[in-house]
Amino acid sequence: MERSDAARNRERLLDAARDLIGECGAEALTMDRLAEHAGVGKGTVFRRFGSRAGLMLTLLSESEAAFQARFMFGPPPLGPGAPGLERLIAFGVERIAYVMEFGDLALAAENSSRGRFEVPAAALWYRHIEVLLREEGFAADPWLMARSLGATLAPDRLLNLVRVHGVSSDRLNNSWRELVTRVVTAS
Amino acid sequence: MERSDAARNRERLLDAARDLIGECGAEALTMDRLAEHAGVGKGTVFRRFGSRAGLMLTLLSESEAAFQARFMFGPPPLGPGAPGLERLIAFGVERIAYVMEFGDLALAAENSSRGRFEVPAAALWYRHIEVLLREEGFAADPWLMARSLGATLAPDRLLNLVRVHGVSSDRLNNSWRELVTRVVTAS
DNA sequence: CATCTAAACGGACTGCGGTCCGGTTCTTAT
DNA sequence: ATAAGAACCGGACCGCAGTCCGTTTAGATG
Repeated sequence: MERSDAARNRERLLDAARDLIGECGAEALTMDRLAEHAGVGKGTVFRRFGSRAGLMLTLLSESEAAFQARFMFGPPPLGPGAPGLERLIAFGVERIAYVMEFGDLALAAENSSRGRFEVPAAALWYRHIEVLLREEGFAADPWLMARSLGATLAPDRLLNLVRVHGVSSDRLNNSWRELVTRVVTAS
Repeated sequence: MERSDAARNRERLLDAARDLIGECGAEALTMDRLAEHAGVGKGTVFRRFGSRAGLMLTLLSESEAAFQARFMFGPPPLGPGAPGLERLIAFGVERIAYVMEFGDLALAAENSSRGRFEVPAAALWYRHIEVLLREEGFAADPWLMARSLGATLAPDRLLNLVRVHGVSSDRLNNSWRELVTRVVTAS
């Protein structure tokens, strides 16, 4: 059982984090400032969330869960019921939109000490893409191909394209559709 | 004209950096230790190379230049003379081999403060892929598609696959060939 | 209510990348 | 040779993420 003061402090920290991020953006959030703003010690922050990335992951978890639910159980074409290719296209489009909205947070969450490919949610996307590839009869190492396609949707890459090169979401969507269509279509 | 003491210190620093990396690996190299080992002040290190990433980039530059020369002016199928698709395949294969050899260095060089998509060499690969795509008649936003394909060859991704998931170079090569073949082949 | 213990707490501390500035040294012009 | 000044040097300093450990407190037990 979790001690009540621990629970109270976790809520305080999450509230304070949302506050600070709302004011100055995710990347300006430092653990010292967070601790001070929440009125707790720095050690407490790290015991609760392990690292800065862990905190970001926690903040992201609700929207991540919602996104996952949509492509796993939601209505077609994103959810089950549509052909694999259409779901693949819809997945990319939704993911791009998702990154446009929560990109900074996702970016901050990726700098985990080990990896940034081990983010729990990522495993699910890869698996999802892999399943859809198989459904479309893609037989040449779908596991690895899923990860290659997934790399295309990485937040840092997408944000760089949009913010530095002025690429529009539409253009990203079109390119994604082109990519997966060609990969899935048998030669 | 560069002052002679500055040149001397730069050589000292590069030598010391190669020493330390040879002993403990690239990611164990800290700027403090480097300065101490080279017998110069810390400020000197940063004036010379700007940042840790800049130093790594400098160390990488010879092998990068050699790699670039090979795919731009070297013999086919990597260099000019072969069909676009074959050059594309060869490019990926060579790049994968390159990352296997210099991956740690490339990884350390990517953490530039701004981007990691602005690494000067990267612009060249993207452009190269783009040109080859065009050569094969790929008309749907080759600029963006080149970057998507390039993302597949990012050092951090490749190293993660190999070191964490035990994927072999052959498997990476095959998947790359499959990917670019399908992208280039008209539907 | 008194006691006891595991858990939570906080902030000093470390190591890192990176900046700054007063002092030093090389170069050039006279 | 010498004076001027630009370029360079060193290391103290900053802010950051993350660790450590002595201290406090929740909450269960008698």
